[in-house]
Amino acid sequence: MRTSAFHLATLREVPADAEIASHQLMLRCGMIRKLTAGIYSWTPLGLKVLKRVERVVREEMDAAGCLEMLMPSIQPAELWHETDRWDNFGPLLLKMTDRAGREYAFGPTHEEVITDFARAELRSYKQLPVCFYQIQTKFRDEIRPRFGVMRAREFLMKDGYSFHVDEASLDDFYQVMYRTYSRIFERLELQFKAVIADSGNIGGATSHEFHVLADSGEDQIAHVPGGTFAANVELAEAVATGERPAPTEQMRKVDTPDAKTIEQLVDQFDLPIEKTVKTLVVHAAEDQPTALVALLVRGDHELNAVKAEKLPQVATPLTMAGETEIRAAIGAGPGSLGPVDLPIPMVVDRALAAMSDFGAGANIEDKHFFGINWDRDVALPEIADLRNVVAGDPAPDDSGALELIRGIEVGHIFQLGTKYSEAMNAVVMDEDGRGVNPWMGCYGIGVSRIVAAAIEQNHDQRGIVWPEPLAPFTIAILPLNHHKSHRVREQADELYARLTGAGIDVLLDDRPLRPGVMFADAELVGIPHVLVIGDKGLDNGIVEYRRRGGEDGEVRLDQLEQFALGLAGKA
RNA sequence: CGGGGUGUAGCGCAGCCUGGUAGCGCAACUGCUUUGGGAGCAGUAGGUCGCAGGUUCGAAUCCUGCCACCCCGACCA
Repeated sequence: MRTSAFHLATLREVPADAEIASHQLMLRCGMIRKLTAGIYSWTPLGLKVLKRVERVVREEMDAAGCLEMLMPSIQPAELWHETDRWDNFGPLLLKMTDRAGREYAFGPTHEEVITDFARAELRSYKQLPVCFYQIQTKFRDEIRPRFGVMRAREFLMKDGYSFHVDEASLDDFYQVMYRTYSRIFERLELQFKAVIADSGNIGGATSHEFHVLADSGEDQIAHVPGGTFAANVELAEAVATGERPAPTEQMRKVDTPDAKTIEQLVDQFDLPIEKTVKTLVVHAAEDQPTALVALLVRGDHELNAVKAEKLPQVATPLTMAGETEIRAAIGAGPGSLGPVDLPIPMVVDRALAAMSDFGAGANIEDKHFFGINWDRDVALPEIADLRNVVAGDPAPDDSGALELIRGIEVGHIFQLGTKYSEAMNAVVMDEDGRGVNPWMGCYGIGVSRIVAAAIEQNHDQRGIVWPEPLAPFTIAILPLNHHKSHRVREQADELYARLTGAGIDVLLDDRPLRPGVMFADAELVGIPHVLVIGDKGLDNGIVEYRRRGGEDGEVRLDQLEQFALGLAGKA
């Protein structure tokens, strides 16, 4: 491609509403343009990268025996009613109505559609196992879209769905997909980690997420460095630690008028934060005797919403009680709550259950109890794993101390089981002639998000540093003074023709610009290999070579073509 | 959904408080010069100041309503 014939639309200034590196760089080098909140156009440059990701994904899915198809993005409401997700999927589901008043959703995922397809197409165990996939635009009406295509509302996703006669077959295929995903991210040359994950509202039991590691990632991963354990913190179990020490203090009531937060309490009194308690009041599940339930964790710990929602006492989704509700039920406001004389049911975290001589609100305005001890001062209530793990916690498989890192979720695989085939009455005949609901697996990859994640992981001050498999162009030829110097132009044109002829994606910058502009653009766009052809070099029979993010060098003119072919693996 | 903020040329912004019909930088276009790190000079073009009402002789500016976008929060009591 010649730059003069391409739409290279780079920006020198950083657009005001881009926060993170990938978003800024994608806008600056002109890969995407925003249409409206969370919805982007992919420019010719951006699309080239997107296609690169697609190609690797497609090749590996095909190699694993999966069958590509394409399903509609507009889906009838009836299908979603069959699985009750029309009402339960939540506000992310974009709903619409046609002129006849029929309701539809713009597909955020395709379990219903594929299961509908399967119940019509799949009749016999002889057709199984089978996995269908597609690469398609999805829409999720995110509460707060941000970070460009990282958390967009409209995005490109690869979603695959497999069908099996029994659980063993699903299990086997799940492993195949796990390996396929690993291979995809290896081929894309991204640093990634597969972690145990929560299956969220897609449902199912076993589930792994694939994360591209980056400090800007929205997810936290708990893992043992060099070890086997890795899990999303949403799911990582905080194991119980140690025996509870014997009481040494008497419980006493203290006036704490200015201590409404744990921080203030610790500041104003001689109390380590590990001896404080955080009392969170949430809505109880409908079948509970009380409207509210208290969840208690140590003062320096965080409540884990995913774990809390799994408690039978707690309403889903997790809803914090308002101050008015709390005062009505307890008689004291947030900031003065604690386990002693608490009039509503409570569940305490394992770490809190192992505490002695601790301080907590007295459930009386502006009062705390210090020196509280379980059993002696208050009965120890139900214990559960309620908190997020913190760095240094032992791994639940006892393989070492946990470290917390950040990741960007780019892939997620699930064992769905028969949730959808049962709900939608998909049935195949097994070997014994009995009708069974096929076991299903579901496998997603955020294709557009991968582009942003790759940039988060691979950029510097000057721009993107693409892993080669993702680069929009493999080689850039920068002829200096191209429009004036005949020999520069001849060299550049000839090299361009040869490389293009060899099937290499080359960008020849034939704009009549100063060198600085061409260098800056090539670096911003992140082209891995740059060949600079100038009169000065030609005088000495050489061309300059620059590796993006690497060392610069020189190439002799008589070796130029071979060298360039070698760069692209075409020698 | 709650709180905050911003809408003025393609992008980044000033002007608004104190009303008098719009300006700067980048980008774009033309010409000349320049040519190894985002050039210089001269010139050109581009805006119903988010939309709708209102106040006023007069509104980008003041008032009301609406819309859009951005940030923070939505467990950390």
